Amino acid sequence: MAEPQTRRAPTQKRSRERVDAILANATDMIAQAGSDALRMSELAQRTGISIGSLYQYFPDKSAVVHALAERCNAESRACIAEGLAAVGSMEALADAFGSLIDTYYAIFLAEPVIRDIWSAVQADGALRAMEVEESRRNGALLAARLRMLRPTADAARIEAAALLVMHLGEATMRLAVSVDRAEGDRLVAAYKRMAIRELTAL
Amino acid sequence: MAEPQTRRAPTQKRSRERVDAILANATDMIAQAGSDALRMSELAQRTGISIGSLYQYFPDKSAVVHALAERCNAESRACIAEGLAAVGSMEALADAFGSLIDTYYAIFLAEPVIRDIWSAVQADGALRAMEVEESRRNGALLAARLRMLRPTADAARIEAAALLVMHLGEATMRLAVSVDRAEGDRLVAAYKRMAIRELTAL
DNA sequence: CGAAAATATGAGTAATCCTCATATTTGCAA
DNA sequence: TTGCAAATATGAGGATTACTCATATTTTCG
Repeated sequence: MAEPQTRRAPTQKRSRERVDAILANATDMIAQAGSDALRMSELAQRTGISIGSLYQYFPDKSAVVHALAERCNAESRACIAEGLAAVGSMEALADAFGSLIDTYYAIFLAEPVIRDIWSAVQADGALRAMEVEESRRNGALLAARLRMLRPTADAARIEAAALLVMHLGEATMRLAVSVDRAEGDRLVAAYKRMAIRELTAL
Repeated sequence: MAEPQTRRAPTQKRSRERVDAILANATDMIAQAGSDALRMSELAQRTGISIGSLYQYFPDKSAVVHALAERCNAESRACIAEGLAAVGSMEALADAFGSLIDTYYAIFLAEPVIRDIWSAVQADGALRAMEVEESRRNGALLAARLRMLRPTADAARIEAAALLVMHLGEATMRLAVSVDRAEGDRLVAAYKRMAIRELTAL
């Protein structure tokens, strides 16, 4: 579990740059032609390295997609942790959560490649569990706050609600950016209402 | 759009039986070894036909997966239409919706292959839009009832809420069956609360 | 400098989807 | 029944693509 995404740690500067270049090119390929268009040989060619070298940095194609997704995850996880850090009341939590959704939606609209990266994750049998894992991590951040604010509420119920809210948040974003903007806005608004009602009702 | 899933309509009895056998074997393969384990050559072999004959009935692998998913969809669509048919009040709608969720969850628990079929759909670039289309169809059924019960409410808002509720229902089911039973139950319960609150608040 | 370790290379292997030229079966008119 | 045309069946092989590995090159360092 230590370093599943790279065959060897990019300890040297050139290695790290190489990995960054590979991931940047992979992102471009997916952004330009969709999540199915990631070809290992083309990725090597674009990066200006041989196919063999590419496989020195990433043990297989799954690892490339995993690394792309993990970058997105790390960003959103930090966003969530930061957004929920200072909430001291249920009202503040509702506000903070609403802002998080708005921010996340704005990011999804600005960088539609994120959705394609997630498609690539779901297309890969070895990575399909990743989404649930990420929902769990984000759910745990939310559940921790909820337990503080509702010390008497059932912990298992809080955990389930937090996991569900985070998981459905992802699903809502992906749906919202795949329809026209006005409808997407309405979908996100409806999700926000649903999620905040559930959280404040706990 | 007429018959995208079969190269020619199974007008003859033997053809229909053949198609049924192919789909039954495809379901078995997916159930036994997951959504990535569907191999066209093995499918032909199991069915006792040549690979060329298989491609006479289904133009490509996507078409097989599409047909599997469409079977599930048709079943659940009928369930939804039937469940919502007689509701004449918002309370009745909430009850009917809750029962639908319970039924759908029970089906998912009893036939976990449904989740794997959906994985296969999402793994296939040509089919990825299918899930949203299905959510739209189901959302339309729900929205029609909502418009009857809330004639003064904003139609676009109703439509968005209905679409979202149906889409997130699918997502919830897939999540719920991928965790242990007790937690799955809590997730489904939380989803039911969220969905029914949103629908009754319209 | 020179050897050993690390890294790079790309032709080749394996797996898999799908095609198509050919063979077989079926339906039907004479 | 027979013979022919249309429908259907066959499976070797083409095409694509992830990935390997023997070899070559570069880097490190005593």
